[in-house]
Amino acid sequence: MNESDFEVLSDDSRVKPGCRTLQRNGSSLVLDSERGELVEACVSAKRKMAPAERNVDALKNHSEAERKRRARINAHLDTLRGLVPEAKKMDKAALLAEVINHLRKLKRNADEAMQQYVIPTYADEIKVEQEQGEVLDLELETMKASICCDYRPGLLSNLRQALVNLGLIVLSAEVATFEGRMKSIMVLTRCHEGDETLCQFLSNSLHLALCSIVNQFSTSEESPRPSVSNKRRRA
Amino acid sequence: MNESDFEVLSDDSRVKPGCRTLQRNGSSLVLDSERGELVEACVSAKRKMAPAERNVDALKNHSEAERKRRARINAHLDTLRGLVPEAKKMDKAALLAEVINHLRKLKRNADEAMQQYVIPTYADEIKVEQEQGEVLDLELETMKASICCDYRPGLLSNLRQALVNLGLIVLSAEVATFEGRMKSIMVLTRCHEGDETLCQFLSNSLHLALCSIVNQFSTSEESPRPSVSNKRRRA
DNA sequence: CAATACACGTGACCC
DNA sequence: TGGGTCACGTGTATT
Repeated sequence: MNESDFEVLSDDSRVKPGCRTLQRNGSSLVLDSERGELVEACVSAKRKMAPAERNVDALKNHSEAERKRRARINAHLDTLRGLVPEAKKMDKAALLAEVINHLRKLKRNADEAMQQYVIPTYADEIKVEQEQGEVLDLELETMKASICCDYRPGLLSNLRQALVNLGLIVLSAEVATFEGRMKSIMVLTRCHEGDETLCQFLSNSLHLALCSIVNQFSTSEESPRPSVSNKRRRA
Repeated sequence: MNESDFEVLSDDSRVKPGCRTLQRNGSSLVLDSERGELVEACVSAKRKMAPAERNVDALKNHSEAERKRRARINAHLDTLRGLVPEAKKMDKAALLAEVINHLRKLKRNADEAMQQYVIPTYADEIKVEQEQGEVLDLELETMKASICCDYRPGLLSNLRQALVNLGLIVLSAEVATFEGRMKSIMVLTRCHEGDETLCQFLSNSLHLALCSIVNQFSTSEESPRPSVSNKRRRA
């Protein structure tokens, strides 16, 4: 719609789009949202009333196209609702926020999964982070813990004892040694469900435990039982 | 806005929300989008003009709140634009479609990565295959052996003994248990270099050994040493 | 001029 | 009833 079309409505006072028009005793009032007051909107005779039906058609097509556009967007939003867990009944903004979170989380996991083979490095490293795990359609709140340090007898038993003390179950563990160095990556879960703060607390506690294991001197012999093998778990 | 407020605009013809109001010679025309034609909207004196300023304030707050809402949604959409590659200059609908595609792709990759994570299945499986391994620039003739079966005490020690008997070194091992099942994937190499036929022979022998381990009854207690941890290897 | 996409204000509806 | 979301039709700009 251009300037001349604009004058079809009013030729002295600009009618802003979406302005609510109030009418009293035949005179027209429009809400000027900038000045925050009602202003008069004098109405003159329309310049060209001949293409009135054309305008009607155009408006009808326009509104219908816009409706189609909204439907497309909302359909995609519904698809996203089905794709992202725990976002079923969120409003649009919260849904998009959840999509962003999920996207970032998946991206992080994908990047980490790209580091496929576990090979010990020469730099000590301890990392503990929470993540969403899916095991056979079971949604589990899991933690991925990785540890890289010099290998010494008793280290794995200490590690195992630390996990037992924290009430953690080892879902899977990978351990590799090379040139006297050791690296292990474990996927852990809690014995019982807990709230977020407990999860965070466990995460921090695990990190501290791993640090103490690496730094303390070895006092015990090798564990009499497989120290990194998983605890059997029956649902 | 209730029924009485509605009549402020017209008391005979219902003005639908968003209907474009055209005005000619002081008389008001509204577009009836259902019937697709312009209908007259007779204007009567407004019932209560007293709360006019309140209505103005309410409308101003309302429109501003709506603007804030749109800003939040668009901010999230922009974030998504930055998060999803090749979606920088797409319109809203296409952007959301790309987000859906990307989300599904990442989810697929995550599922595949989760299959990189060793998770026991309910079907027994023994697989041995030769492959070229690279460990810190060292070209090694390696074998990847995987075993999935019911877990029972002594199984890991039997496994370890079988590897020792075959003169195999465990470069890395991953073991997981779930619901009484066990799965392990090991990357193995030979103690000394040998020719191709020996390699093939070892591969077959290992496969037989794994089969016998799975099928035989447990006769020994758990290994007195960590049975799945790697042998330390110094180059 | 078409078609298209976006922002806007607004009515309806829901706690 | 006030503060929130949503769908609507429309004005405007881009192509």
